[in-house]
Amino acid sequence: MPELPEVETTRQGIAPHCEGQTIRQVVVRNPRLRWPVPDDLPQQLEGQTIRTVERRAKYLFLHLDTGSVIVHLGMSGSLRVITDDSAPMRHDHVEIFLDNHRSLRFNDPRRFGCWLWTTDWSQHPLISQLGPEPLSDDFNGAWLFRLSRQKQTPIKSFIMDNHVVVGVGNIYANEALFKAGIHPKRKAGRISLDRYHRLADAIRETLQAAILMGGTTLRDFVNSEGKPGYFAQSLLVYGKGGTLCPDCNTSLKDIRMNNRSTVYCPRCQR
DNA sequence: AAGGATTCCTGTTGGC
DNA sequence: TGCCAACAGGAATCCT
Repeated sequence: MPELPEVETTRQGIAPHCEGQTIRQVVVRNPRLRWPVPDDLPQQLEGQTIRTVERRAKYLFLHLDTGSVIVHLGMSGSLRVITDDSAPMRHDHVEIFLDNHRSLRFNDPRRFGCWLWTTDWSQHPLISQLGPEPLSDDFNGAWLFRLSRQKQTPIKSFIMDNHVVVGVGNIYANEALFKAGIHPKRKAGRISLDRYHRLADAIRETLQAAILMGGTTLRDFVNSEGKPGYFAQSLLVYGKGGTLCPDCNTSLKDIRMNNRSTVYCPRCQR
């Protein structure tokens, strides 16, 4: 599933093929995504030139002169540049045909993704409330500490909240909390500034590692060469409930929080 | 109002 | 071995 590193990888992959290209045609094969693809999306886009492709959190933007397309890959979405005349496959819901005889094809089996149109992307309700990028200077322990005062919510829910920081999915939350030695159920408001510094570092390191490994975090991901994803091999606790803690050999606990798989070491994480 | 629960969806997995 | 329920997860939205 696309985590923030995969979305950035996607942006880098498609941008050179899209930027500066004029849109010839937009085909919506199935508009029933997370929200319905707007009926007028094709006519908003056709004839316009894609100026830039940008990423914010896990959202991608195709910036045109009159507005922007907001794309989210959801759980199972992918964007590919098509260079031949290969026929669309199952779940290829949206396709943008460009002047360079290439196209941008969106595939999303679970349809948690979205394609929306906005004339003012930064003020869009999905975007305007987002927290800082985890790899930016705006994100640090002091920010987490300040935002978390009086908060009763568990720390794991807190760091997975997009208003706090973007891009921390369930896998990263588990890994970062283990690295920082913080129990996932600890109340966010009851963590010291020092420990928040450690946590912010852990979040940054975990995301950075995933990016360096090629942005492959899906545990069963197999690339085109049939090799498993590299980041999966460096997971410390996620998916390892019942096995022994790499630091203290205590059996890792596997519980459910907010209906999400949560793994931690009951001895190392307090 | 904050925080927990539910919801969307389909491919994969695990238990019997 | 085969079938089917459970599971997976981003994040808005609903509910308490």
